[in-house]
Amino acid sequence: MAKAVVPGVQERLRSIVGIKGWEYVVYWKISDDQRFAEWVGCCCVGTSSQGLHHALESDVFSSAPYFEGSTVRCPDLYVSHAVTKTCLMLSEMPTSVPLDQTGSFGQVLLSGQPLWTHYPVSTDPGLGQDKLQTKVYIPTQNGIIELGISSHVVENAALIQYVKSRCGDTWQEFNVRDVTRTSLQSFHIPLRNDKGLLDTNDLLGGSNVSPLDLSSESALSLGYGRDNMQGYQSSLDQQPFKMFYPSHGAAGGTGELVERNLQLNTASEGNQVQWCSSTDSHPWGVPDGPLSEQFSSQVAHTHLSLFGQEKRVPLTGHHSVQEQYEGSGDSSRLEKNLSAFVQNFHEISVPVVPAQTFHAASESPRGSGLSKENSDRDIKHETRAESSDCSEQIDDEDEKGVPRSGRRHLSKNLVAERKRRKKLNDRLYSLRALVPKITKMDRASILGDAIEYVKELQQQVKDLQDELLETKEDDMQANVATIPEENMNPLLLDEEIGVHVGDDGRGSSKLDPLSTPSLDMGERQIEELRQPMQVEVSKMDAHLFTLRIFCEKRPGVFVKLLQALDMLGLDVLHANITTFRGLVLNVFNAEIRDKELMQAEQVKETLLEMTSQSDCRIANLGNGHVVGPQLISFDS
Amino acid sequence: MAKAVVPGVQERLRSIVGIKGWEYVVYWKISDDQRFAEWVGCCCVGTSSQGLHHALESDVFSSAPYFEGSTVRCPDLYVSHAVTKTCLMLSEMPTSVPLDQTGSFGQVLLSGQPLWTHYPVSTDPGLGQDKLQTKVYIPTQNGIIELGISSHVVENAALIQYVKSRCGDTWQEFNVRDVTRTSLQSFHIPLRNDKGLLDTNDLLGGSNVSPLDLSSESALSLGYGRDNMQGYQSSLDQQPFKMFYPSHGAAGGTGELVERNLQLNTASEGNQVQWCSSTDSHPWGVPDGPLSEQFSSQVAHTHLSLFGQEKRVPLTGHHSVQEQYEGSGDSSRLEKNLSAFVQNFHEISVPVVPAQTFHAASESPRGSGLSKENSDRDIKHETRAESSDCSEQIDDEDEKGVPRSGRRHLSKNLVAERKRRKKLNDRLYSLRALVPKITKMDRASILGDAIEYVKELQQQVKDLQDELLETKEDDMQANVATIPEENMNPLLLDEEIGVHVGDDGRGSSKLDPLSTPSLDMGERQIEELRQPMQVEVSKMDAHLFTLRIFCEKRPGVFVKLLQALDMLGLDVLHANITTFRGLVLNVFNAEIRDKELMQAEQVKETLLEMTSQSDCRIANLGNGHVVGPQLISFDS
DNA sequence: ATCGACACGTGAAAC
DNA sequence: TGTTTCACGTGTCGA
Repeated sequence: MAKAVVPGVQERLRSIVGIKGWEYVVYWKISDDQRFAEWVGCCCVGTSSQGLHHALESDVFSSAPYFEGSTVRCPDLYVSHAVTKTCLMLSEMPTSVPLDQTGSFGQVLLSGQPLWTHYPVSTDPGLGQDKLQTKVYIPTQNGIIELGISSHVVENAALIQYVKSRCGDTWQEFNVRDVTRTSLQSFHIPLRNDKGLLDTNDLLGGSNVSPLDLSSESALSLGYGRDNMQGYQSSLDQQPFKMFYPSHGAAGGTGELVERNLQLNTASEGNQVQWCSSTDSHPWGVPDGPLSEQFSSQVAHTHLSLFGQEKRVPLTGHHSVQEQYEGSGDSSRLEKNLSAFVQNFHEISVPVVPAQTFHAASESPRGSGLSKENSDRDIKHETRAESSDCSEQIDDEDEKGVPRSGRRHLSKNLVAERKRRKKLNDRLYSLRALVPKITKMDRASILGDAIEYVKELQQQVKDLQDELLETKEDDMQANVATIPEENMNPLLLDEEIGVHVGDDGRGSSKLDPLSTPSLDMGERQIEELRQPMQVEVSKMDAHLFTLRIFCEKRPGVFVKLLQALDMLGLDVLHANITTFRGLVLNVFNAEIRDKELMQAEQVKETLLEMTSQSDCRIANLGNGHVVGPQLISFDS
Repeated sequence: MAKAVVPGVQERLRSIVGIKGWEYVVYWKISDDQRFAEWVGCCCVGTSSQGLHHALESDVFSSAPYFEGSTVRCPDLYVSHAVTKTCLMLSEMPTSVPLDQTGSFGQVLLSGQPLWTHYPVSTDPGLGQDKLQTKVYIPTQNGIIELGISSHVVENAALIQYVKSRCGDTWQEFNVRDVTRTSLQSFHIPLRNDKGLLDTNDLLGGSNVSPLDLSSESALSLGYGRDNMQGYQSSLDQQPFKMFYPSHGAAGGTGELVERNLQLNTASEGNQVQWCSSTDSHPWGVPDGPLSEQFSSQVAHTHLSLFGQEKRVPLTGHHSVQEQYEGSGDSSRLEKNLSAFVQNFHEISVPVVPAQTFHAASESPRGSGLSKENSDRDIKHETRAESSDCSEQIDDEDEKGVPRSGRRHLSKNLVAERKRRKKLNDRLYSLRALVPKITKMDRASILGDAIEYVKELQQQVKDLQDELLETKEDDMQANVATIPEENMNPLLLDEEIGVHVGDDGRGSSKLDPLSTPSLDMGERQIEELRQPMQVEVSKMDAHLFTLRIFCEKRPGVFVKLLQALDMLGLDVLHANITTFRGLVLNVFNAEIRDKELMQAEQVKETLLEMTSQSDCRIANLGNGHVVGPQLISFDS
């Protein structure tokens, strides 16, 4: 599971612990099924910083995976050192962490943004509760770098960038490609788009980090993880986002407004690096000085590299920055995958820079061959596509006089096709996420595994049903006639509502839960009386809703209800309507017709709104138990 | 569901019935979900051939879908004629036939070969068991042509070809695309590749068929349905299949061995037309004469059209044949979809004909614009791909001197890419075949549905396991008091439909047909299910009715139903609505609002009348057995 | 060099 | 009419 320690990472990150004061570094990679972060390796500080008074609770750890014998050893085997509390903590770490949306890992991977957390170390009584432990999760290309320290360290963008620049491409044995983000996207976590506010007050790190050390080692490069997510999010939403380049001197003189800009502002007074979708141009002003220059040039360069077709920000010659960026990951794939967005971006944006600028910029010597190759490919793409390069576009329209509508149409097609592809991919990865046994990661295998899994499930269901039937037949033979739960409708996730829709409700007790959720309101009764009808919507899964509507029975109320459901795009799968004394209880199971996501609250509100226009008035619930069981007893 | 009768087909096939002695022709189209053959139209012979001693069992048909009133009318409304037994049989036909592998339709569609069946007419005692009825199913582009006659008629390839030539492109409103074959392939039936031995001993038809009539009306064109299947099968297996062209004079002088040949041999002594994957060249020799010439030229031409890039068989000038072929279907899509195979084919085969032949052939005026458009597109594709046209390839190598390896690599890539796509598609369609509930046919929806289905199955398994556990736990305990039969929902037409109303496809043992997508319901059940609307009204007491309405689920059907009930003056007291696979069962308990006396039959008729005005069509519930009041005693 | 896998843009066609 | 879906060929990357 956990691979052998990768020396490259180990060596690269070794300097973080100890020298920079961090106590440990753990690097996780995304598992093959994209569901776990797997422990790859770690660096331990190797010195006893807090003592080891817990070291001999080794019973717990004697069989831990990283302990070869019964003696407690640090998982970081590369440096032989005394066992510290850190070692113990490292050895306590799971080899695999599920990537759910609630966890830090999932958040980090989804957002593409580092997570800098402080939390009290409650496990160690020696440390006060006010003493915070800092943990940092930094997404990299193939996984996550986790840093930990038992002291409070403020956020440190430079450190993050350093780590990123160091740990991007070290896990080549695992091909993450672009599926990571898409599959993670299936966790349905909203991407954090403009919350990536990095506190750069202490830009060069916490107290333990030497500014010199860091600045010498790493030019600040914007991690493309974030860029990637940003681009991804934008292309996901199909919403343009604005990017603005500070038009100060160092970044070049192209101060014109570019339609979509990445706002990255370096303010010396706050040193805040803000990445957002703001629409106004840099409100903080751009100071001069090495730091900001570094920033802006890096932004320019990063942008040039990431959005190579942007061509509006001239190179400032910081090749080292470029190298740094390039070294920070297997960026080619990402760039390639970003090209959809980039081209989309480029098409809509108005060309304002003559073609020479572009050519000069793109053909200017880069620092590395990789970058050149990438840019070359990008250029080739452009030339072939004939749709994303502004100069080409100008040429086209000027020379050939191609009607713009045609281009428009083509570009629309292009965008739509990207969208379609993305949707397909998302679905594919969602499917993959559902299938537990995954042999390979390629599309055909995903489908094949899904097929096998479905067959397996079907067989399983069949077997279970048979078994159940046998059991019940046995029951039936035992005591004369019982069909205990056969009519229970498993499609309904009843526990939330407590209704067995298929149940005829002979047993009066079974009906109590049916009426409880709408009837046991207590204090809320009064304000709910104001509502024209009681609507309760439960979302069973992505597409299945259960609605319970309790109202007065009026002529046409059913028609109106069903019309409302229909207009809501809800397909009624099952309905149970019961009337009693002028009141009516409707229980619907409905499915979203067009597979659009809709929230329960949304449905409820819309339904209320729609039905409130009619004359269906309030159902009085004054006396709790309105629907007596005898009313719904449907048998004779 | 079944569309209005298409006049084109009607007219085209009219001559088959009567003149050629067939008693009826029914044309079916493949349903949107590729799972049913839907009744499109028919031609009835229009004369009483067997008398109509069954005609007055009209109770069964009084509300049959194709009868507008209570009088029995033939579904073939285009020719007013006396009601015959054929009319009755036609009216008895289901509007939709499931395409499972066991049925004739599925076989025919899968194999692409016509099916000529003889079987005894057991339903009519007037006909002896030895008297055979002949039914022929002929696959066409969009469906199946069914011919029927109550006498024994031997196989007749010419008739089949005639029908095919007549019925290819008449259902343009239904977009078959290419999914037909692929989705059918997912039924996992091995395609009959070389068993298509057609007995052409009586080539020009059965005793009733006039040879002159047939030969004058139709140039014999090989139905591309078969071509399609053949090509598909070949590309499916990734195994080349051989095609040999009889190198007699009429087909042109290109007698050289082409690597893959379609062997179609016309032997005068046996008049056997064999379509097979044989590897030896035509062993029977090729006779001269108009018929065989027609065949061979048609083969050449068909091949030229289908495999337009073959270019080895010169045109023989039978443009009429080409037109016939072109008229026989929406071939463009198929050709396009076949192009993968064609190009693959073309690449491996050795070019033996100079480029001029190709250009002359492909640029020679075709019969119709459609064909021209197709060939143009094909040429364009070739030019763009630069890999499939031999002349282009030669040109490339001669002129530009492009290294062959590069081209080779590209073309290999091309082939591999096609293969990959095909694999993906196959998997996708296999997956689709496993998922019972399919909303749309596009890829994204397939995946989405599969995702939903997997979730559902997982939940189902979970529920079943829980339930099983509970049951067993209950078993452990001495179960004290049980409710004997009330859990059997008395409103269900269990034995008739095999569907539990309260169930949505999970849980109880009755759900097996529900959860298995394999359409393993009996024909009779399906027929009943697919009938447009079944209405059953039971009068419980003076004011209380129970209605059971079983119909297809259509948008707005609930609204319409409730409106109808409302307008009938019926107050719904209880409703239970359950959907299943596009069908819906509504059980209402309704009370007469204004206390008027109304009889059950009256309610039923009015309801049928009202709902028949909408698109929910009427059907009679064959046996009007009424739910006994004991089932639905609704008193409290 | 070769092969498999993938994303991309594109034209066509169905909706 | 525009929108959506699809298959196709191509370039690229990594094994």
